[in-house]
Amino acid sequence: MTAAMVARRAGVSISAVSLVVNGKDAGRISAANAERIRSAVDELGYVVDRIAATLVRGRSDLVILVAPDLANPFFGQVIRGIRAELGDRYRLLLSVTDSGVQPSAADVRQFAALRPAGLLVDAPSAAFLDELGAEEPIVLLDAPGLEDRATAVNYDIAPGVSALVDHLHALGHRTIGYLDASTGTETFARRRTLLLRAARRLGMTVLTDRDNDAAVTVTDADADADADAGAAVAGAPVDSTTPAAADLDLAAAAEVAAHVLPTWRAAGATAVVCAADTLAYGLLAAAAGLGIRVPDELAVAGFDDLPSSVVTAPPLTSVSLPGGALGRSAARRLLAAIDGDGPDSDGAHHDTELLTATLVIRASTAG
Amino acid sequence: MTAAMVARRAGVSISAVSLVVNGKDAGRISAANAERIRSAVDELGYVVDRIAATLVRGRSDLVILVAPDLANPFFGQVIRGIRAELGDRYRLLLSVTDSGVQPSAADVRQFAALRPAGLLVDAPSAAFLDELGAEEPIVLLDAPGLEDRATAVNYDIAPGVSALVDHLHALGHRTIGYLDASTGTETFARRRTLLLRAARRLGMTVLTDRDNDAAVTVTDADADADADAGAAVAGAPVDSTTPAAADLDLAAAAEVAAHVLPTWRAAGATAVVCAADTLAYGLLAAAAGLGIRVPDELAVAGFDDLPSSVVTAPPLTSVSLPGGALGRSAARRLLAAIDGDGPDSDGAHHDTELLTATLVIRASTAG
DNA sequence: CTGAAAGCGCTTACAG
DNA sequence: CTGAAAGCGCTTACAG
Repeated sequence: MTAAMVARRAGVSISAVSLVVNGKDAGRISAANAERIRSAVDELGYVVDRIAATLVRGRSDLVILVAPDLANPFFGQVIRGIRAELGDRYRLLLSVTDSGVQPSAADVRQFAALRPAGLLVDAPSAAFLDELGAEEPIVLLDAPGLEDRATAVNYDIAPGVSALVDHLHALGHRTIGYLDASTGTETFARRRTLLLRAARRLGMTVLTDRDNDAAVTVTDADADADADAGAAVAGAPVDSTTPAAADLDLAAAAEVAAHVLPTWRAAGATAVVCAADTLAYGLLAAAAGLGIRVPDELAVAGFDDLPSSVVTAPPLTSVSLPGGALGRSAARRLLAAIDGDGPDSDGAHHDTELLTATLVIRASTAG
Repeated sequence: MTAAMVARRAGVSISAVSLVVNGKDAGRISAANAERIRSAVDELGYVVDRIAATLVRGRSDLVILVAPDLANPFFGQVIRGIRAELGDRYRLLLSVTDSGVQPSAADVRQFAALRPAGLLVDAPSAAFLDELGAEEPIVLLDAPGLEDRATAVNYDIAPGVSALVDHLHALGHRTIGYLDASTGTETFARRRTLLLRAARRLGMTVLTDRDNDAAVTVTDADADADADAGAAVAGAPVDSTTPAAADLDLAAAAEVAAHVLPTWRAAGATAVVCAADTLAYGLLAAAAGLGIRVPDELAVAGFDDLPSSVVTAPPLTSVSLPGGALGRSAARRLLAAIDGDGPDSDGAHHDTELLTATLVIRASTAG
């Protein structure tokens, strides 16, 4: 089924068919012919071959979402938001990589070979952006510290983190563990840094090591760094031991937690903050396995506020990151960039939007 | 960056470049030239334009996964399985539709316009397959009753359902509620029918209505139908009222459950089975809101065995549907069909594989 | 208003 | 072993 067949049936040229099916026939094709073409299209069930159209136009109608962990339930909301904004004009292609793994340079090349209309990249590392060097419009999602690289929609997590630490402090917690994500992305570096900084301000101790109970000391440079949410953070404090971290996967987190919880509790920890709700689920499972009662013996909190965090045992306190809004906003900016009327169209200034993260308190801390 | 530029740099023809980058140069291009081409490719960072290659070859390297509910965490495992099997040769494109909504005829046409190498379709309705009429290889996932339409990988849920009903019966439950999914797909019709049949065998009453407490009676035709897992099921019993059903979404399920739980409990229900774990999460949330203690006052079970079902309050008993195996097996069959050496290559017989569903008992029923 | 023609970047017979 | 040429199905100036 090709345009040539439609043209033959309608008794017109291929050009005429192309103009009509693309809605560019106003003032160029007679109403009579346009009608005959539309009839032929319907009768034959003709659909424009996107591949051929892309070849000549140079750009496809694909928008590619690159994320290190698409299986994470968090992205359900993000994807819904993106789709709602993209509408029918663009098709969303999800780039699936293995859990927690950033796409490689080779993957990046393959994306480009599909000639996408635009790219949405979630939680990238700086190295990934170097490899990318894309010519197509690009919008970053949840990429703190990379605002100078491209248009970005980020979270202002400082209010949520402060509220969380204040909340734990008010409940009497003075020593807390921090279970990090093992993917080396900026968003997790920032969660960690802000938590350490807030805890330090209140004189709390944060345990971050996997294999001993040494408390991490936040460096002065770090603590003095600009705390504005939009500003780059100097990176997590350096310590010579292995940080307690796991892949964003319940089972992986449970294993690390089972190892680390006894040590932390022996060192006086009465609460644990996890860098993502998925990690917190694993920690809850490990605590249950060890017979540790939450929140009586251990308070637990996460980041994301996944839908299922309402029904965990106990329901999970979490710094809520609004996924739907993230997707919608990023898609809106990408469309603007594709249409060439975005704030980036002068190539000089990159626009950044901040979505505020808020604390949702549930029984896992409130006891 | 085109093949022409590589050819110029290497001092050869475009044809030679194409042959070398596609690994078809054996015995056709001199070793010296092949080497010069490879160097030029590396230096220029050349990647074959997939769009152009697809246009001439007629088929792309895209495999499209169509599923009504990709945001459901269940698909995390399925997708991982598919990817593991597809490897580097094919790229997985996830067709994102709104939660619970089957793709329309228009969507189907758009897929075809991308000239996919193959299609994987999860939990389709018969109507969807009619619209599809695809020429490309296709494998169905979790499509009971549609085995005659295409190669399929299904679940044999009968053992899991029987085990669940036996388990509930052994705990003394005699009247149970059933919260269904509102997507009209065969897989859910089957879960419902098998559950009703198993309950009837043990003399149990199943409540399925949203607005009254009338017990559904399984029809004789239904109960006598072939219980073989691979066989088509005659459909859910007909009743004139609105079935208790919700979208596969925690919030939607919670709302329906809040409405239906008091009625069911008044009618004597001491247990509820949900057609999916996501629905069970919503029901757990609603039960908590109503002050109903699980499992003391109400036993709860689901289908899927999502990773987070280990950490719900309480941990959820569930009929486990192995997602990773489903994805791997379906992808393997699709590859065989693409290569033309599948069991379907004669166009006559459609191959069906069954993966066994097993019951995982946790605290939500075991008390 | 209309259609013939060029060209998007490839792959693949085909002739040397 | 090598390269010129046809052609995949479109879109878009361009000439009428």
